[in-house]
Amino acid sequence: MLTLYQIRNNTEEIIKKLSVRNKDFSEPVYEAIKIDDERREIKGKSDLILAESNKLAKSIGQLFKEGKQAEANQAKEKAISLKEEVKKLARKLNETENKLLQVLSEIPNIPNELVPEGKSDTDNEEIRNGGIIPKLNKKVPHWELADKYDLIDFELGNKITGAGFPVYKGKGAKLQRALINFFLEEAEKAGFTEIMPPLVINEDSGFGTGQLPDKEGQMYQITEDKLFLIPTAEVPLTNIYRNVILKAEDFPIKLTAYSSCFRREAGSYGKDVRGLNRLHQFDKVEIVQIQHPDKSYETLDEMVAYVELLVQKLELPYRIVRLCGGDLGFTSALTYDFEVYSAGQGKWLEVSSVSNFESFQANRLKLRFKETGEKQTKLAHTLNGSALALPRIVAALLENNYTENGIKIPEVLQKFTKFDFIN
RNA sequence: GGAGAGAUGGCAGAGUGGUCGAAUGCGGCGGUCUUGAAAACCGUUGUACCGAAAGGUACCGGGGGUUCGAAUCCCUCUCUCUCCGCCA
Repeated sequence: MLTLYQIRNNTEEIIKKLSVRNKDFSEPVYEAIKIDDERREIKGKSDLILAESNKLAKSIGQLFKEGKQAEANQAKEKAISLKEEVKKLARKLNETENKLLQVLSEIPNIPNELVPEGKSDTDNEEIRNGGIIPKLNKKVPHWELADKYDLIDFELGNKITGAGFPVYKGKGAKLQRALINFFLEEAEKAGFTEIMPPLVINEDSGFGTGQLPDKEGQMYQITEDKLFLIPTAEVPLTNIYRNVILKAEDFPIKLTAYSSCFRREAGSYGKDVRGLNRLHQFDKVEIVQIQHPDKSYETLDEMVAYVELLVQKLELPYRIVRLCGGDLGFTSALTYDFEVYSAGQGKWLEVSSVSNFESFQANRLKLRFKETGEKQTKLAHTLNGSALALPRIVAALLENNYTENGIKIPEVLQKFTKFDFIN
């Protein structure tokens, strides 16, 4: 959520910058300012009456003590009429505030200057690539390899739960565990503190990171307890700092967590859902940083470099793209996506998304900090990235490393898998 | 799941209807003293909103109610503790 301060002080500039998202946001922006004007006026009036009513209440106490019953009763009547007015205003204030919140939550984050114009993912800007696309004798998609070597049983998942809940078996399961351990160990080496968060979150947390109120259809819900299965560890991780006031010297805060992620993926049926390409439950190691506003873009670059190192270590051909305005997520100011080439399918698969949210999430989270020696609080910047999501990495590893003799495990993983070949 | 107790500022802890945004202690910050430090002493120390400012308003776990007036009374939810039951 943008702050009213941002919107009121840079109105024209914000509208211009938002237009990079391929949509005109001048209407909600002006609407927000209009509603805020109303809100201020009502608040002013209401405070004035409350002040009078408070004064009156105190005087009534005094009058009773002095035994001036008649005067006290007169004052009481006046107080009652004031109270009615306040009640009306309070209701109006509440309505106005809700309306404001609604309009504000329709306005996405302001794209950074680096965000290229564009409508869809085809307009994303490739900034770097690396690795070598393997020349395979035979292109085999991972779902066939998974079946051939009995690594993943999709049918069994259907039986136990439903589509999109695969069952990993034998070396397939071990490969999962190896990747998780590899990613966590790398994150630890890079200075991230490992967290093991709850996989279930409440409404406040969902609101804090922006899943609620509008994206609730993407989460699995436990309606009886008003809880949700996490779509990513970003949610519990970032919400650790909900309603927290940090000191400037606390920065940067670097957290990592492995978690299962649960996504309903409503509305994405039939598109790229084969095998591991799109699942309802998958595993991911997430990295989160909370940083001083002056340093968040430095940190974003650092996180991109970190994820790049991971895919390099896994010897996967990759490219990094800067998302264009049309493809940029609602809450993000700048996002880099990582894609790896999965040679069996002949496709680029998105395996990581690294974003700077600036103060957009922090505003909702009420995640603030104080500059040393200053009393005033400011919003912190939050960033996160996948480092990495497992299924598509597994898909690419299986497909790219497939030879007639079996599937070769990258060297960095062998320490964790305790085997170097799947055959 | 059942019975009971509780939730107050960074922490500890007082306050059971009127000048309480809240005593006191500890901690933090500033100062005096000191070559420096400690001790002692003095001062200061929550968040948000409205306002150009003066100042005002709201907040004592969340939400609602009673009252002229609520940290204090009532309802409800959440959480914590003790006991019982169940249990990895």
